[in-house]
Amino acid sequence: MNRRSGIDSKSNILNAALKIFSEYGYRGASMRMIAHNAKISVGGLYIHFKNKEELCLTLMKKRLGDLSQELKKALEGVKNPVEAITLFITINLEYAKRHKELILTQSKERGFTFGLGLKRSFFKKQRTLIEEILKKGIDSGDFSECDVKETTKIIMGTLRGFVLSMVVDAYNLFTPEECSKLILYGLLRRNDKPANEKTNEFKGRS
Amino acid sequence: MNRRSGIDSKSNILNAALKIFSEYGYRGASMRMIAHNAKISVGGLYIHFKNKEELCLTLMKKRLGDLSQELKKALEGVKNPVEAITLFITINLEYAKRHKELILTQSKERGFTFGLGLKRSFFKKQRTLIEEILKKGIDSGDFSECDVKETTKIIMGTLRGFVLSMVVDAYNLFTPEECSKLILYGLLRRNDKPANEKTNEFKGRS
Amino acid sequence: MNRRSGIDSKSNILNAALKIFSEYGYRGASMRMIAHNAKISVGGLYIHFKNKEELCLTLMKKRLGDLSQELKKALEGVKNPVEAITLFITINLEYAKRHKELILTQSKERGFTFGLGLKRSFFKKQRTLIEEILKKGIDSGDFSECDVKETTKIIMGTLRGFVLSMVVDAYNLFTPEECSKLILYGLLRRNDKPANEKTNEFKGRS
Amino acid sequence: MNRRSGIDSKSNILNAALKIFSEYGYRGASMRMIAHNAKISVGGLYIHFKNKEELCLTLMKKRLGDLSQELKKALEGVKNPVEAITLFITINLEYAKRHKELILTQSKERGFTFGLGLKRSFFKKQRTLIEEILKKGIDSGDFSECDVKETTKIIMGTLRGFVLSMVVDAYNLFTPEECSKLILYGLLRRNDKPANEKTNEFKGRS
DNA sequence: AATGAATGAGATTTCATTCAT
DNA sequence: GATGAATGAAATCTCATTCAT
Repeated sequence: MNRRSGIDSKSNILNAALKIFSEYGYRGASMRMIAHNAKISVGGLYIHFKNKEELCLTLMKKRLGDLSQELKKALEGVKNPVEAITLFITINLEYAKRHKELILTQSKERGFTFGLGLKRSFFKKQRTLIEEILKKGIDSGDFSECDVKETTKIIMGTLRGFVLSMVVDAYNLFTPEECSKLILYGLLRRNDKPANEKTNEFKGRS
Repeated sequence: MNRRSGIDSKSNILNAALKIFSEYGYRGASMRMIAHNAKISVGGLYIHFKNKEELCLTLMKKRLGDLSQELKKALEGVKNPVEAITLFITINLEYAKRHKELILTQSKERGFTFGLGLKRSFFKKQRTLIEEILKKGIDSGDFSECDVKETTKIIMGTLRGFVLSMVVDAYNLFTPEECSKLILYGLLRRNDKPANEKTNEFKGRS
Repeated sequence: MNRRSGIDSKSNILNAALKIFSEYGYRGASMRMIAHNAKISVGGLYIHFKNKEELCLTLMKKRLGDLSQELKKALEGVKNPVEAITLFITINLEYAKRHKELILTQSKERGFTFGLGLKRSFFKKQRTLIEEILKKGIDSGDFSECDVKETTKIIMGTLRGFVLSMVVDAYNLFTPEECSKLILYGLLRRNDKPANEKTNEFKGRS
Repeated sequence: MNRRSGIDSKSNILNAALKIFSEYGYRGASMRMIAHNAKISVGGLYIHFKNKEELCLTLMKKRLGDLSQELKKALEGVKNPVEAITLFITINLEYAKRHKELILTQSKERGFTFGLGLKRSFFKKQRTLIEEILKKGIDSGDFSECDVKETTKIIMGTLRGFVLSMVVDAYNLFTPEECSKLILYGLLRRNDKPANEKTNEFKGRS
């Protein structure tokens, strides 16, 4: 009914699409549902997006970009590597909790997993971020010596695991704090600690 | 075609369904594809299963049952709790790797998440299993004192994370061994260790 | 409603498709129209044909095959090359008049003219047929010496022209006889004729 | 963009429409494509033309008018009827080759064949043109006596055939010269000729 | 006059499910 | 039990046309 500007419409559609894709998954979400949610006609969607795939892709790009941005901003002034890792984990988990969304979308339509490249490049960026934090932490003496690449992989995997677990199983097993502790625990130097103070912080581990 | 017995037909269909659901997801898989793969007619499917949902449900039940069975058998004679946890993790990951499948299926058809109850009860069983191992390990002195419930939750979550990470991202970030080490490391008593032997097993931590 | 055998249905659909495509062209014909005409559901069409394009292609193949068959049969016992050419032309025109149809279909969907190969190979067959008749006619002395290839091209082009003219313009400008005369006239030897008898057969060309 | 005068805009649109209609046919061409090609907005098209049909009709009118004009101009000073017929044919074929276009458009939208009347009247004009040339040629003794109406019909049909053949089949079977020869050959008086000179001009005939 | 977002009707296509054979 | 043609609803997508700006 009321004519919107192109940009308004686009972001309006993206919001609706996010809601619907998140709730029903890529195949479960229909263009009709998205259009309805965006209070637009179905045909209208196709003015702004070539097809369902492109709509979904745009959405993913935007989300991953947003998260990247958020991470970058948050980590900007942080010097302490422990704090940095904690922030990194917390922001990732908070973001996932806030949006519970396109994290899965792994449709095999037409034999090709679209959006894969997008994710890959995003994960690569994240890996680099962690590697840098780790290196600084080792240099500063906050973290013990370790194979940076390998450790990064493990941190990423564990974090990814928590995120997925949260989204797929809809269990709230972990608070970001708990998750941070699990990961940080091993990274922290323990040689000089009285071995009871910090350890006790984290039940279930030693 | 050669006539099969009812039971043969059923398991034949289930095998086909597993293959197709695994590859294309619940919505991406069509009854036609499953029938074709099972070398049976489309109508034939409906003789053995009320509908697509029931077929999928039966499949999930069977899969979870199989895994339960496998776990039970493997853990039967095992006394050492460290070995038990390692086995538990390894079998879970190997199973997931072997089947890369119904792990996701979270379709919201007609507004209701089917299969959820199934999963819940399976996870409960698994939780009980771990709890028992933990208790034994604590009693035997292999594991340090800890909140059993909480620790179980963390182990489950981390494992679940690794499984999902493997299935969704199609990365092979972790070998079952690495995963086991990550989880076990914290569970093992460390008070009496010279701090170099066992610790060094696991790079990137300590 | 009443279940038909697969073969019945297929030819039933092809008949309907012929009618609709002929009348409305490839783009003008809708699957709905074809389904309606075939007294079948729209979805039913897709049991027998992968898509609109394949349906149209099958139809063209069948038509060109039919005409080939008819020509072959008709020319089988014919020795006299004049009669052969006359038959060739007459059958082509009669066929076109009878079916007024897929002769045009030159859709440029997705940037590629489908059915082109089909037509090309059909025209090649026709060319060979004419060339053989011409050769025999020259050998027997019925036709004057001429460049067989070139003459074939001209005959084909003129005939094709008449066919198209008939179909596109919906004028009945020519009877097959008139068309035959136009083409034959030049082919016939005239050196020994009194030059007035046969010539007068064909008004406007004395 | 730079504002055009109304007339400029109109002819600009017509040029774009010609290009698009020619390449994709009436149904295959979309208003969006035409607008894009004309570097104008979709709405802009509707300022100058009531709808798609009218745009197409206008285009056809213009084209047929152009051709009429060209023919008229070319034939103006020509006295020799042989030359006149040759010109007539050549211009027609050249024009068709240059534009490969609306010649087919035979859409039956909403059950009514638009543009038919337009074509009919154009063909009528052309017929008159040929008839006049023929009459002059007979009077001057260049052409043999013949039924003018009938001969005109055959010339028109053959020419039309060549044009269609060229457009539809996208074969370049004929040069305008060959086509002219085919048609002219029969029209020329032959009673006084040595019967070898002119005859030999045209291979495959005589 | 000009724009281009929006509409709404209709096109092609897919698919779980049914049912005559 | 078994088949697979048929259905009908719904999905994705297209497009001539309109209209607020």
